[in-house]
Amino acid sequence: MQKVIVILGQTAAGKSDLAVKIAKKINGEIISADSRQVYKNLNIGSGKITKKEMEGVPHHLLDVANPKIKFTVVKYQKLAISAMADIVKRGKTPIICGGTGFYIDAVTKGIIFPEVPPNIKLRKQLVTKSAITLFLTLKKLDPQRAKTIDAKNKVRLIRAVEIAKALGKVPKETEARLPFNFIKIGLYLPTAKLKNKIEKRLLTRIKMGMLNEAKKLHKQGLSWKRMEELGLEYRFMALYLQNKINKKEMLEKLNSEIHKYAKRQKTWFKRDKEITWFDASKLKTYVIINVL
RNA sequence: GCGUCGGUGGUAGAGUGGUCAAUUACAACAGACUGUAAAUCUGUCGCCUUCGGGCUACGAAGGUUCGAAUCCUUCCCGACGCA
Repeated sequence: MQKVIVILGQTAAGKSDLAVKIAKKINGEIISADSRQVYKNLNIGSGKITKKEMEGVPHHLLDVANPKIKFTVVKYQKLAISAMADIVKRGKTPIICGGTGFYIDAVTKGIIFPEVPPNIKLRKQLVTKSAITLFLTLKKLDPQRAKTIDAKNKVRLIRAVEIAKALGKVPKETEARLPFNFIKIGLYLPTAKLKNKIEKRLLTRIKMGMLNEAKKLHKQGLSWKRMEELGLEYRFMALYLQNKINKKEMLEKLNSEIHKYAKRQKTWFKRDKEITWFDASKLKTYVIINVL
């Protein structure tokens, strides 16, 4: 079975570097698994790899979407699968690299999503309702799904109602493993080191002109509201540029929010027992190569 | 030295006689995750617990009271004002 290497882990763990090194050693091509790097012009703030850092290794699924329009897991899944097929056809090894756990699972576990595309009109209407109302609506439509859903999470409730309205009920979660042998490599840093790296990286990004990037995005028509929605760097830069917070608050908030995000990533990946973990601060590339 | 205001859990900051282990926010920790996933949401957060409850706590020591973080006295510390 065709081998596909997956490099995952928390933000700032050093995944991109490792992916490039491995790609060069084994004649691979990289498929990014990052829900923000898919967008064009979200470069510094999303930590997108630069042309130079790619060292000639082809990267896929970067800059494939317009930031004004919401990208989705399903789009990612489709694009990633065809990228994998394409890479394999050319006799190379795909290397999936990124920190968006949901995207990675969509591909590696072959999650089958209900074929109900987002219904913007319906969502607009549902957003105005309270969580309790949404929950009761769902319960009427699909008592089974209501049993396990997080009754306080409006985003989840809205999607469930959306599916239930279209299909009558929410189909049972199913997976269909793709004919690939996914080898999952997890990269982690001890908490203190991670925190330190996040702080340093943030200052570097500011120096690199991250704020100008945000200003430019807004000039190009990206609304503040949408920018806030993009989270982390973009969210707090948007707040700062609107004078809703000052620079100090922006930096402080960002550090703690990025740290929280890293925690969420850790929680997500913890469930996946197929991952082999390595301490990024002690890692030698050849160790990984041997594992592969 | 005199006077005023204040000292509350990791931090900020409510509470001014019982319903207070103490609102809330932040931090911290744990978790969820079916087309927004850097999003969205949940739980724990003095100590012990057989999860019923038990114990110690609101600067310190005394006191008043059936009962005090809350009132009184003294002391310690801080800010400000007057000397």
